Amino acid sequence: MTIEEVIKSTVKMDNAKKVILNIMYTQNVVQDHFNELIKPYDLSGEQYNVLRILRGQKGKPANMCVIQERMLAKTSNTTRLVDKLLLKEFVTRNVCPDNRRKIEVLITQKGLDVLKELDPKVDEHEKTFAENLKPEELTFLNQLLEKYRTNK
Amino acid sequence: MTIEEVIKSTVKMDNAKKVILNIMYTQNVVQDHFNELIKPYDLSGEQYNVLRILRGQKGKPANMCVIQERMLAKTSNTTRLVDKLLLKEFVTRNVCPDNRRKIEVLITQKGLDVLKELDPKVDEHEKTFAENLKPEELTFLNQLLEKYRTNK
DNA sequence: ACACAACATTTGTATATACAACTATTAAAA
DNA sequence: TTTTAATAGTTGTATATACAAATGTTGTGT
Repeated sequence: MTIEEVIKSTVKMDNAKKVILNIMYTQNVVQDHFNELIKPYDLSGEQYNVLRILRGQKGKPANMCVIQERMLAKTSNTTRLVDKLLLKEFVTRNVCPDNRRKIEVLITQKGLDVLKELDPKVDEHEKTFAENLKPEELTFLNQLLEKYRTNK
Repeated sequence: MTIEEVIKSTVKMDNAKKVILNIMYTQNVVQDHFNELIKPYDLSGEQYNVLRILRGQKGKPANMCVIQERMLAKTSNTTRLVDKLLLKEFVTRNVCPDNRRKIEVLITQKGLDVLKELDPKVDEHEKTFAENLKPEELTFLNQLLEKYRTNK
């Protein structure tokens, strides 16, 4: 389905506009699909994202600002995101002894368990879309998106 | 900047994962840029989108469900979106005489004026990104994104 | 040591979004 | 004609997000 069909556009659009709409819409479709996947786990997309970042730390605690800078949506409110994860006991939160301005956030075993349970589903989610393209097309799509963002 | 650099990933990702992250992140970058653009006009991205749809109707009124299906984010609450536009006098809202379940939404001259003022800025916004790619790359990017969404 | 800037995080507030429940109207079935 | 179902839109509620202001801590300059 072309982007024009999706938004039932009456007028012809140039490629610059089409690309923007395609990116916005594709993100939407992917996100909706992902939200369905994690809904039973009582996690939002951003909460999952934070857990993933914490797991990537491999036991090393992460401060709020480290989490922030590794998230895709840089504007999210990390404090409240971590709050939610704390309530579900997926993370711990402690003041950093070396620098009391900082907070050390760590993923718990319970958090690791839920990620492990999600891993195959997330892989499948990623593959469902990726399967539509040949390996070299995937590579090229990555290159094009990265080039598209140049200097932004 | 590659997506791995953006999220400061420590582990190697496969292309399926990279593409998803690239799409999510690119959408984020584009959206942030767009939000900057419309901020002085006291419009949210979705509000702008609704106005664009209404202009596309060329004088024909649109019902709520027509607006809904033409929006990118299908889950938005159209009622409250139109409420906001009504407060700013960018649209009118009337019960449809033929079918009193339906609502007829029309863009006002004031709404058309604000869109007209925004048009060149939006064009520039789209071009800023599009310029990073050659025309044939833009076309290909569109094709890849559309193919990537197949059956979703 | 004191003032002041920089840093890290939190909180307040307004707005946006997601999703289900609800209301009103019209269409279809019995 | 009454009941039921389908359609169109609205409202309630909980959560999420955006952005600015506030808090507490550390570092720097005098």
